Amino acid sequence: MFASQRELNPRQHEAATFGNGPLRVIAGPGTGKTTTLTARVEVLLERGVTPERILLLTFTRRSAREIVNRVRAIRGADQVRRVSGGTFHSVAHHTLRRHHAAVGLPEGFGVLDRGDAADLMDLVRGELGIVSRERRLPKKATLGALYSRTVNTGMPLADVMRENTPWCAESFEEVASVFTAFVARKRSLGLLDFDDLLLYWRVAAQDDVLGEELGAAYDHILVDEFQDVNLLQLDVLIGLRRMDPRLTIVGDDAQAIYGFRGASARFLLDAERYFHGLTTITLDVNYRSSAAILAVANAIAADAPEGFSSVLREVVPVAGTSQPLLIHCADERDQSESVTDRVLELYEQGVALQKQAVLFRAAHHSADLEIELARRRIPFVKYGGLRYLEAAHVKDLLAAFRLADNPRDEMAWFRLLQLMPGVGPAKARRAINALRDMDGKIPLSHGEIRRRWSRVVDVLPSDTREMSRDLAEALCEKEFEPVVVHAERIRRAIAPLITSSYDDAAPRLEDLGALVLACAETTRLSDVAAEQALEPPASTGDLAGPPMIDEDWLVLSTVHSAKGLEFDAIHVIHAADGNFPSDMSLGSPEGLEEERRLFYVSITRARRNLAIYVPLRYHHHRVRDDHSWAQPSRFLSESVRSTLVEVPAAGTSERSPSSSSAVAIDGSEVVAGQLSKLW
DNA sequence: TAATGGGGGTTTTTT
DNA sequence: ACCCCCATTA
Repeated sequence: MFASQRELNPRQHEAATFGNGPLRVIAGPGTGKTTTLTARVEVLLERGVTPERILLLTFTRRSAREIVNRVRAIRGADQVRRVSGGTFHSVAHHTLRRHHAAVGLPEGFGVLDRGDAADLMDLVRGELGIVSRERRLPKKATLGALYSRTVNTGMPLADVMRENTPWCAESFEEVASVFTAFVARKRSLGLLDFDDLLLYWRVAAQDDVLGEELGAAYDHILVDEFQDVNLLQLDVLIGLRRMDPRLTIVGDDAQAIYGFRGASARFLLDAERYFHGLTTITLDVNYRSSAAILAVANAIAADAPEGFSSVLREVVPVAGTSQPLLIHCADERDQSESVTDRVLELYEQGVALQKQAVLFRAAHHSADLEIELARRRIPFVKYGGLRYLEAAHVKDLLAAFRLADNPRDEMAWFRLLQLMPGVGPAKARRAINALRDMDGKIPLSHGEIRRRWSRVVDVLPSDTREMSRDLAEALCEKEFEPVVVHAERIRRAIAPLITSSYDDAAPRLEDLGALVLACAETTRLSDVAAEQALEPPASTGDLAGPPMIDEDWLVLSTVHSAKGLEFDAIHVIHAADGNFPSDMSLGSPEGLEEERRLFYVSITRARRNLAIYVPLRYHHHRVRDDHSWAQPSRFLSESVRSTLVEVPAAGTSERSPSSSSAVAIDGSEVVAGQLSKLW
């Protein structure tokens, strides 16, 4: 009996020690899902399974890491270092790197992130001469989203468009032709987007020979958050397991929140159709939340027309709890102040900032709160929304890394060349054309690129001669020097381009230094680029100023990014109809139900304290001084409200943003903060 | 051909 | 408030 198993309840223990499988564990929020998965990995290792031969598929790499770390703490580092794990996308990436030839991919294939894919979509749309003459065509990001949704759901494009972008459903033909060109272009440039990673992995897994071989590499496969798996991912699993029963899937239909990515809880609920002889174990004892918070969660669940399969029971009373609150606010400003006040109040009661989180439906919902937090110098970190990876200069360096392995990547050339002063789309295009040979292709050999480089230089403005030579030299470097050295060489060649392209070059250059260090562990520069795309570091709240002396910060997060996490105190903001549920999702009953589950997920992150904020009034930014009244979220039904203590809006807040009496106090705070940097 | 400014349309969640 | 497109200017 192992350390972690001693703490398991009977159901958890049964799941952890179950035989080969296939096994399905239905686990509501806070029921010890991670503990059980950890214990099961431990049991498998104890039974003599080699760590490398366990595949742990999780929704984020963070959760894979958490499980591996927990097992390591119990069994020591050596045993678990090599447990294979990660997201479907990152495992797909590794698999395809290893077996690229078998599925017809070039060795140094590049990986496009969402933004790159949208840019390429825009490029081919331009080439096809499809202009938005009647304002009918969706913009590039929407095109990308449509494409992804179509691929991931496996639904006909016409249906996807009718459901999601009805305003441009007439442009079906044009959109389809853009998609066709997009697919062809990715192929000729040696590029994969996120969806391609799954598509190619599926091809490999479904092949009778290769799929058998890939599956045989794993003695056991465990999949977390199975309710958010889509058809592509399910097909991959079926291909990898075939007749092999050694599979564990864990999930909760009540927490299915990725329908927009083609996921469906049906795959969890109907799993016995795909995995023969499936056994199910259900965990419903909640160890996370207070009884009062569970009452809120269960009331929300009871409102779901089809019900959730989990009704949560509290067994271990949680200490230090307070009544869940429903706080009415005059407007968004008032909400920001109210949240900040309550965060500080809890902080003074001993709840560290890191144990509190503010959750919201859409990334931009926290904008006003971020200003308030910065003003009162409360440090915070925001999850979701803009990422480090999406910063322009990071993408610049990653584009160069991709080129170092795959000179055919026109997207990367196009981006890099435009960093030079006096070079825009037109000159960049001519420079790229100068690299092509007869059949219009860019050669794959770096030697050939170097030979043709003088033609490129002729096209560029004369004052970029030196930087372009440096760039070519760095990119076409011999491949056998250590990768980090190569990376640093490229960084130095890029540095003058960054300096000339951005006003605030200094901090950007520092970022790039950090990225170069990330290359120490890999053998290929395109791997670094791909891994950065697949697992971007969470962005930090730079608004809050210099790193605080005390290392404590408040967490701001979209509900999606908060999945799987728990906090002592949860603040759910913008619980107004149109924001939460989002009015974008109200077109279909399924959309509304997904919003309900999202609300359920946010509530069930809380251990001890919960507050839901409803602004009564929204100012319109379009028209000065105009406003409208908001309806509280439809999820705050009578029965849900009966589990909450209502707090009316304080003093109807006639304080305007700029004339707040708090300004005098905060001025000194700001000064103190600035001075604190001096010594 | 690059940079800039005005005007109009859109607006979610993520690997 | 933001992004995209287009026209104008350097």
